[in-house]
Order: sequence, then C-alpha cells, then structure tokens
Amino acid sequence: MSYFTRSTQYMKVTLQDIASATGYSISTVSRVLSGSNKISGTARTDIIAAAQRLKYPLNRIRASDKVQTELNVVIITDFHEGEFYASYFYGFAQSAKSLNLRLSLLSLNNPREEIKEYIGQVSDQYYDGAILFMPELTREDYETLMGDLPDQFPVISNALIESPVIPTVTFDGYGGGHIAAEHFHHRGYKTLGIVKGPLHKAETRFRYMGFKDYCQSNHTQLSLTWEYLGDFSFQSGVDAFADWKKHPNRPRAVFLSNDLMATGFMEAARIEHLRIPEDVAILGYDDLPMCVHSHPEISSIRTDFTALGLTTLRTLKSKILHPEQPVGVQSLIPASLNTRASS
Amino acid sequence: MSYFTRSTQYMKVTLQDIASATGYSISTVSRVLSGSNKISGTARTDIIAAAQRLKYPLNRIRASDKVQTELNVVIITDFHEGEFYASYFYGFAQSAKSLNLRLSLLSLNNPREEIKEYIGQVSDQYYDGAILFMPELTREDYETLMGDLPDQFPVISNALIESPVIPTVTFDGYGGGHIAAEHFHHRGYKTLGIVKGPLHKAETRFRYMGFKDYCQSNHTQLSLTWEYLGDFSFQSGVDAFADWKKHPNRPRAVFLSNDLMATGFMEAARIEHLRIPEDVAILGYDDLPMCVHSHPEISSIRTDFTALGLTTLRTLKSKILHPEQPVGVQSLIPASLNTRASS
DNA sequence: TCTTCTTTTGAAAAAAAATTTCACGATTCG
DNA sequence: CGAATCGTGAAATTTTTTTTCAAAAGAAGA
Repeated sequence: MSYFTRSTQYMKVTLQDIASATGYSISTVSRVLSGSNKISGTARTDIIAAAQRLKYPLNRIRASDKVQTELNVVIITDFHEGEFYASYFYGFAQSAKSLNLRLSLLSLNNPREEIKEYIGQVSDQYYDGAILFMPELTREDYETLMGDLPDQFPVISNALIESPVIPTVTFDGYGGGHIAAEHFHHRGYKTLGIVKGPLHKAETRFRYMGFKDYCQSNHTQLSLTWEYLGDFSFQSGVDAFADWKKHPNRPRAVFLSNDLMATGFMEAARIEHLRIPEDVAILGYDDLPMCVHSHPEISSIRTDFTALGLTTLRTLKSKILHPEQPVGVQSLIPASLNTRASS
Repeated sequence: MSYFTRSTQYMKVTLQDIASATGYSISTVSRVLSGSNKISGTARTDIIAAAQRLKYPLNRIRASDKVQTELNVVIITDFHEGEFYASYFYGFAQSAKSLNLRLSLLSLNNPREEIKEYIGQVSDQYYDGAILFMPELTREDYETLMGDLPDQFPVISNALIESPVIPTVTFDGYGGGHIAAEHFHHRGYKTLGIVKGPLHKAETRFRYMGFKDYCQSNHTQLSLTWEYLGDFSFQSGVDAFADWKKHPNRPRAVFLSNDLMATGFMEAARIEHLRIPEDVAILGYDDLPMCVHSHPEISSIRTDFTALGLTTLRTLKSKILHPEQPVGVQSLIPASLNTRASS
C-alpha cells in the first residue's frame, strides 16, 4: 500500500479471506454463512467468529445462524445537567452490565422534532432495541411516533403517560405521592403543603394526585393547606419558601416534588434560621445523592434507578429475543421512603 | 411469507434490488457503490440513500465515496453518579449538536480491563471516532491500548496524563490551580490551604502543582500552611474541615480540588457557625451547578464543558475527515474564575 | 475384522453478483 | 456548428458465492 493511499480504505472481504483465515475451504465457509446444517459445531463457531472479526457483511447471514453476541441497546433522551440524569443513566449502566447488554446513550435537544428522524436511522442499523425517556412528550406524540417506527423494532418508554401506547416501565409516581402524605400523617402532622413540578410532565401530575388523594381520603385528620407550582429548579424551591412564609395558614410539613426544589426550600429556610424539621418538615423526591449533602439530611421518596434499569432492560431483552411473546404494556417500579433528619 | 417464518429474516440485497428501487441500471448502482467519479450528484445521493435503506452492506464501500451523513462519535468513559458527569456529557451533547455530529455515550465499569475488548468491537463497526475519558488510566495503559487499536481509528482522550501518547484535549488543571492561588493572593490572604483529590488522577496532581507553584513563586507574601488529601467525595470535604479545624496554623483561605468537597467543607463549617468568607474563604473547582445551590454561593474555578466538547469534537472531526493532516498531540482548555460570595 | 452408512469436508462446476467495456444520447465549450 | 465531455444502460467480463459430487474419516452393525 503506497504512502499516499488512504489507509482507511475498506477492503472487500470475501469468503476466500475467511477461508484462509480459518484454514477451511471456501465451500465450507459458504455453507456456514448461508446456513447449511451439514456443518460441524467447531467449524461454524470458528468461521462465524472470523467473519465477524474480518467484518464480513453479516446482515446477509440468516438471523437464526448469527452467533449470539452482546445485544446493543440505546437510550434516547434529552439529557440535562444535574444529578437526576446522572443517576438515571448510572442505574441503567449498572443494570446493562449485569444483563450483559451494550448500552449507549443518545441525547436529543428537541425530542418532538428530532425523534422521528433519529429513530428511523438508529433502528436496525446498529441497535437491537431502544429505550425512550422523554418526559415532555404526550400521548399524541407517541402515537405518531409509533406509526413511523419500523415494524418489529423493540422500543420501551420510561416516561409516564396516561394510557400508554408503547410498553412502558416507570416509577410509580402516584404511589410515591401517596407514601409521602402517609409519612407526614404517621408523624402526626395535621397540615400539609406540596410544591408541584411542571404539570405538563405526567410524572409530576401523578405525584401530585397520589399526595392529594391520600389527604382527601384522610381529610378528617389531614388537610392540604398550601400548594405551589414549581419548575423542578433550585430557584423555584427558594421561591416556594418565600410563598410559604407569607401564607397565613402555612403547613408544618412540605412535600417537594423533587430533591432540587427541596434543597432550595431548605436552604432558604436555613438562611432565615428556621429549624428543620421543628419549624418545617421537608420531604423531597428521587433520593439523589444531594439529599445527604446538606444539613440536615433530606428525607426523600426513593426512586430506584437500578430497579428501573433492570426491569426496563429485561423487558426489552425479551422483546428482542422473543418478539412473538407479548409483553405487558405497563409496569411500575414501586417507590419507597428514605427517612432522614428533615422530616 | 408464511406464518411461521421469522419475520426478521434477512434477505440478501443485491445491486439489482437497489437498481429497481431507484430506477437506475445495475451498472450505475455499481459505479456509485464502488466509487467511480463519473456519476451525477443526484444519482449518487439517490442510490446511496436506497442502499442504506435496503441495508446493502455499506462497509464494502470505499470510505472516500461514502455519502457524508452525520458522523457517529462515541464517548467511552466510566460514568458515575453526580453532577460532574452530567455536566461533562451535557457539554458534549450541546457541542455535538452544533457540529452536526451524532454522539453516543458508552459506559465501562472496569476501564482497564474492558476497554480493549470494547474499542475493538466498536471501532469501524459503527462509529467513525471515539473519545476516551478515563481519568484512572495511566500512560502505560494508554500505550498498550494504542497497540491494540485498529490502525487509523481516530481516538482522542479527554483525560490529562503526563506526556500523552494519544491526542488529548483537556482542561488546563495547572492553570486552574494557579488562578486559584492568584485569586487568594489578590484578595490579600497570607496563609493558604489546599484539599487535594486522589493523586493517582493526573488531573488532581496538576491542580495541586499549579496552586503550589504559585505559592512558591510568591513565597514572600504567601505560605501554604495546610494540605489535606481528599477523595473528591462530599464526606472527604467534611473530614477535611475537621482536620483544618484542629490544625494549629490553619489558613484563612482554602482551595478545594472539586466542588463536592467544597460543599462538604462549607457545610461542616456552617454547622459550627463559622462565617464564610470571613472566618474561612472557600474556593471550589469545576463550577458545577451545585455551587449556586448553597449559601453562600461557592466561588469556583470554571471548567468550560462546552468549550471542551467543541474543541474535542472539532479535533476528532478533522481527524476523521482528513486523516492525513496531523493534529497537535495536546490542547488545553483554559480555566477561569467564577467569583461568588464564598471567597 | 470387515463392510456399510453417515458426517464432514474440499475441488470443481455452476450460478449469481459485481465490475468493466463499449456505445450512445445529451450537454457544454470553443 | 462540430468536438469534447458527461452520464447512462446493455452486454461482456470478472469476481464471488453456491451447489454438486466425490472422497476421507469415523460410527455402527455383522
């Protein structure tokens, strides 16, 4: 190869190459690769391995004869800064390892517009299945999306929507809200408050409904006296505190729909020298590492990212390997409570 | 196709199929796919698009004639929980968007052992280039790695090592340490302290050396009276504070090698009702969102993740598109200071 | 131990697929 | 208005893959 030849030139790989690499004849290689059954096990293994190594175009091989290598799976999401996304992806990475899957992460900026284009390119080309985590999308978005999806390409969503059209694995936000209210109830608080997240995200609505429903079914002992609409940011936690403080009938216990707002709320309270939980009890949501990085440490509804990852990837794996078996359309990862000093 | 036939059966795609799909002749299809130059632009575009759609084995196409679709690039790292990795990847995701690259993230758990296996499989198969971010690896690891890498597969490292063997783009940790000391100097502090990160990470050593060197070259006005070896965790920031407090000659200004330790240190100081920055000035490193999530807000050496992403991806892109042009072996993203209330 | 049958393989023939040659119409340039 | 060039398809040629056929190496049975 001359000095000036592009060294990234792709050489055409033929059966001859595989034959000389393995020591078998072209005939045998051809038989393996086109799926004859009169072939010894060792020959098949050797030849398929060599073919993969030499990058012989294996999509021409009948699926049934493919050597089962690692499955490739991609998470499609709009990745943001902050601990939430780090913990989310980390949980999946851990799960993928234990299930022996290869996991990639693909980040979109405008899910609604880009998703169609991407998923078409991504599917089949390289990945065996995809996980969608786009809390912004609505049911209608998913429906159009499903129409554009190549047949039989396994997809699972991680985002909560009402009456899902895609098999979905998510956290039980409703149950989480329920547990939050129950916790305050058991601690003897009479008046409760909630700081909601952005309501266009279904997840937020579920947390809110779970909390509210518990209060209503125990309305003789509990009353929800204050609600504030936040946006999941630290600053909106701070703002929530300001609103809480000037409220005439302010509750002694506040449930914040994510940990970052809880941190903001508590930080604002500490600046005003309020004691926590004596003056106001605080409960966050997601149980991110930040909960133990403040003083007092923040109680939080625990969302188990590894359980989410495991369940999602197991479901996806079975969809890939056994496409004929139907999978349940929705499964929920239960929430639990991690009690710390703040409540 | 019968009911029992696997619907994922791979059909062999030939030039004939592409010809009938596009309306061109087999000859023309062949010319496009084997890289003749006497082909009109529209024909080339149509035929390559059809070939991709029908999944004709395109790795047999000469690289130079590939239609320039989006380049696929992968970041290989050992992803962890916490804001750092979220910000790191987010910076890349933003940069990839503006450079029109497709970016994936692949997370390894045991970089040293898994990297060889993965990079061999990953390279050429699908990705046009890779970014390595594995602060744990040493120079020797990189050297063995380079040996195993397919020739000419473009790889850039994001991790700082002494005398790199791979083209590297990183933050200027030495400069960052320097700026930190300079900042304290200009503020009039005479005694300084540093909480180091784990020293097997080169990045940490550079931050330390930059800080120390500045102190030494201004030893008439500055003295480094206290050093503590942390591990980048919140708890080690707390522990550092305990050590600082019992130190007889404790400095009035402390530089912590990352933001999480700074948060831990400050949290511990606040519990003891120390005033910040009056009693002790605090300076963190990385300027993560958490810096503005505590009170007072934490000054920090800013590492510009978007600049890192842009520079890295630009360099990688040019390596992919113009492999013959040499690229500099190392380029540093300058650090800057984000002054807030804590110092 | 000696057939006889089956399994697995390679050489060579046959078939299929890809590339190249050649010719021809369309366009451009002088 | 020619001559040169470009882009294309039909057909010839070359390359690659599949299939046929024969033979070696066991395995099973007498």
